[in-house]
Amino acid sequence: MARNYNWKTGCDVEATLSVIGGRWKPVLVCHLLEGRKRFGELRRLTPNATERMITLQLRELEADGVVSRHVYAEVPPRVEYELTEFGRSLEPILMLMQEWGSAFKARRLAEESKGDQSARTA
Amino acid sequence: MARNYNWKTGCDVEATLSVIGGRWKPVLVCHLLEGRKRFGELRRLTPNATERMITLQLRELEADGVVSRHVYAEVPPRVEYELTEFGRSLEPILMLMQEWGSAFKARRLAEESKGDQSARTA
DNA sequence: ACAAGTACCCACATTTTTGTAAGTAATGGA
DNA sequence: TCCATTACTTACAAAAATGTGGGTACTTGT
Repeated sequence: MARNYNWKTGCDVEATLSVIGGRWKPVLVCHLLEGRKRFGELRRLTPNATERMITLQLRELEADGVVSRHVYAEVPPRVEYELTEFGRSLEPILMLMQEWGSAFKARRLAEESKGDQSARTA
Repeated sequence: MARNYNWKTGCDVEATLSVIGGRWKPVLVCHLLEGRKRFGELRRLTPNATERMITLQLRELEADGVVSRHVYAEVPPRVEYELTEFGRSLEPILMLMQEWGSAFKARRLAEESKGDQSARTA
């Protein structure tokens, strides 16, 4: 129930948000598009998120059938996360978000180096 | 600074979220893909959001250059919102989210009518 | 004997987000 | 004269999300 999005009464976009609307969900799913990864890898790939947040978001994604969790009975522990088929159906969206973000970043960085010496760190 | 997403240090997907990561932003942008709309229309189209939320989200979208705001000096007031060119560059993402959400809804509703008579209202 | 390593969990504090209710301005219509 | 209308704003309250710091288990390597 990420932020009480309501897929039933809301529009189609809201339905999508009910699945990937969480703070770090799109980022995690995106990383998992490259393949099964263990927890520590996801941590390294998502440095702006705390360990706790990653755990929580993965739990919700699991509950929604987007990722599956594979636990190995080893010490030290090893847990791997993988997109389900359902999760993989999100791939086109994430790919577009990645592309758009890449272009956005480039644009912003260009703007920054151009007109603006002062601190517009936002 | 919606939810302190950091487009600089984060991955490309996070950069995108820094623009449309807000609670109602994707929904609003999606509605605006159909064309310029006044505030009241957006309200009707987004019944799960409060008036206040719509205002706040629109303000952030405006600050990020995604929408433009047109105020008419009339009484009662009339204000229209419209995607900027930059905002329109988000169209492919929103369209995919809409499609995916539509399929998701259909799937969920089907599951519901099938196996499950009891109240799984989630 | 002891530290390192992994993937967590827990309690608690703080921050952020969201909702609620009320108020505003100026005009046209009853 | 008074009300309805529209797109807000503001203050306050409640709820949700997020961060912090600590702890755990069990084995391997030193």
